[in-house]
Amino acid sequence: MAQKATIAMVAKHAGVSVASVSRVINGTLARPATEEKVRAAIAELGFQPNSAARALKVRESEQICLSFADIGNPAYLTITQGINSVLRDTKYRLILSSSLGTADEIHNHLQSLGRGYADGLIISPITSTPEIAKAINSLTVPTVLIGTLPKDVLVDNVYIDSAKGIELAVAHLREIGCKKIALVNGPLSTNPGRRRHQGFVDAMNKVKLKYDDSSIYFARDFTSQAATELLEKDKTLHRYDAVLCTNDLLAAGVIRNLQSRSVRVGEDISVIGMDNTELCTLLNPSLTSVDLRAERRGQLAAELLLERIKNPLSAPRKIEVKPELVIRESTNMRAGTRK
Amino acid sequence: MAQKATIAMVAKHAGVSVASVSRVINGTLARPATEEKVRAAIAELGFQPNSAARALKVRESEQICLSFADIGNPAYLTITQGINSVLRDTKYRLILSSSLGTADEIHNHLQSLGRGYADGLIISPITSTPEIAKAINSLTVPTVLIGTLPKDVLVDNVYIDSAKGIELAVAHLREIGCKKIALVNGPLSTNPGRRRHQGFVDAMNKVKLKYDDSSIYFARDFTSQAATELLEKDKTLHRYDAVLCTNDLLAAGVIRNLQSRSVRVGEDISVIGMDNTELCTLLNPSLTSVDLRAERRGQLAAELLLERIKNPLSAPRKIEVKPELVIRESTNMRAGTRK
DNA sequence: TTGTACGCGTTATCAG
DNA sequence: CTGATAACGCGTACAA
Repeated sequence: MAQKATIAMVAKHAGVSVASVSRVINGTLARPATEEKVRAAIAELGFQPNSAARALKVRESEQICLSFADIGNPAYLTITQGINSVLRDTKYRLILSSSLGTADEIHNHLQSLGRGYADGLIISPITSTPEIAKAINSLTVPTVLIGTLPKDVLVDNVYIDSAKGIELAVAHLREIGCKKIALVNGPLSTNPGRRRHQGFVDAMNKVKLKYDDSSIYFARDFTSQAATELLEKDKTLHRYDAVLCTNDLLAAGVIRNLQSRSVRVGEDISVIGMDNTELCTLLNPSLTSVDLRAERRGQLAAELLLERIKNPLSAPRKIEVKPELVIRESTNMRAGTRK
Repeated sequence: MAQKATIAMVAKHAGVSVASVSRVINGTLARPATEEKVRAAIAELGFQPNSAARALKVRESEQICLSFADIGNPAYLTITQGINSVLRDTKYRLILSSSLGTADEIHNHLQSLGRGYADGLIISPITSTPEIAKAINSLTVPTVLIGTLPKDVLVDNVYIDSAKGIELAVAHLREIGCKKIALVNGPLSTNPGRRRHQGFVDAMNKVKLKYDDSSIYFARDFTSQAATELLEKDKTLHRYDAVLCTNDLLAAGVIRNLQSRSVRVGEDISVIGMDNTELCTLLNPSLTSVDLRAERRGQLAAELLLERIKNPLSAPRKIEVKPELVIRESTNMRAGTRK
């Protein structure tokens, strides 16, 4: 750990004023001779400008804060990479808020998001309550929200029409001859859970396929373990032609369970996931999945945020991203081919 | 986006001095009556302390910066979660540096890590050159390094004896009857690549198993795609009894390739991965893997950093973490059972 | 072109 | 217990 130096020390060392040092640092005009001296002094002292002081003066922290419920989820990770890809050639650094689950945590976190700490904020609340909506509206920082925008919340928004994605999946299953389709979902208390549940109901009605409450399964969260736990209790899933899972992790758990009971996925039964994560091509059979364009959403969110920072008064914008179905081996089953 | 307020405005609004407001915020003694007034004013104005000003004054940013080459790698993600788990109940926030690959990028990044921007730094350079070592040594921030500590670098360090992990894997393979063992590794230009390569050589010698250059494969990086690309060109892998992969992603690619050629993994050939990521239980067959204790390493690194921040002058510490072998289906093969 | 002096919003010291 | 005021380190009018 080297020494600490201030701009004043550099100035004294170089025999110039602090103003000159500041100018050299910030690239304003200076006579070559002075610049030379200053640079030498900076190098010698190993001087680095104090970013807190700079932030206070310039009223910019050059930081953008990310606040996700579960950074461990591959989908959020991909969003993060999308954000990072556009932020990497800007002056902004990325900050990760500690993961927040409950409404209370989110509320507290948003509350504590003081000025000067971040120039912008990208959030994706997994639930939406009136308190959260209120907290978001009281933010003093440019914000963009990824996901379902709560009623009366006025911030930029990028969202995916996941219902449309479900529709694509159901249509595909219908096409290859599946009639009895189960849904394996996460909890209804979450935004994605609720949206995808509704999407399933609508999609099934649209293609005139029957379903009832017993064909809709709820895992305790969106992880593969949750799917595994769920299916260890309930062993009725193999009676369906197909199971649509509301993310790839759940699908991976489902496939694992089915295979352990010697059900041949892609032959006896079709499985579809959502998110189209890297996992899809690693599984055997590879997983058909609805691509929710996570990286794209991240990029768009970052771009939206940069524009808003530049122009804080413009009206909030809303961008929709279209899902795509990526067909792989887990839905190879042909109508009438079944045993 | 709500309004901005300063401590001075709050003071005026409450009819007290800025000092009193500051005291109320920071929990120092104040008469109930004043506290009451101040709190009311804070609520009314929606005041949030400016963290840049606070950081400047207190000389603490309450931020800890993380600098990894590839945050998309599940192993690093798990390290991050470990770090987060100990930081979550401290005052520190986690910052993610933009991902850095080349030595130059790392160098520049470390260089630009000014004071006041982070109170601590956790890095895990994937390569180590003299320049990087120099850059690390010139840091003005408490730092802990995860991974191989370059020569003459004086910072706290937590590392895993990956060679020992390889040894466990090879010993296990030997035990179940494998004699011809291949290694699928990432590039030798990386620290992990080099360490694991050497570990393999040593382990094979130790159990007196033959190997030569042709039995060691190098993927262009540590991803499943890299393994896939590699094996599309070279179709000799199935001739081995077992293939040891230097991470789970590579192993997933290997398994996929083997299965596409109708080689039965876990029966015809054994496969072992490293990192013991969640992926292991999702694959079919499930993947035997060397657990490199990523989460534990993250926790230890965070704890080390917190101690160093508290006590900046103590001698650098070095903590070794022991790997563990987790046996699953991909090494079910018994000696003599092969076709 | 360069230097002086002030202010950014907080916290801490020191009188009162 | 409270109020005035001096820093913290930097950027930048303004004056020279």
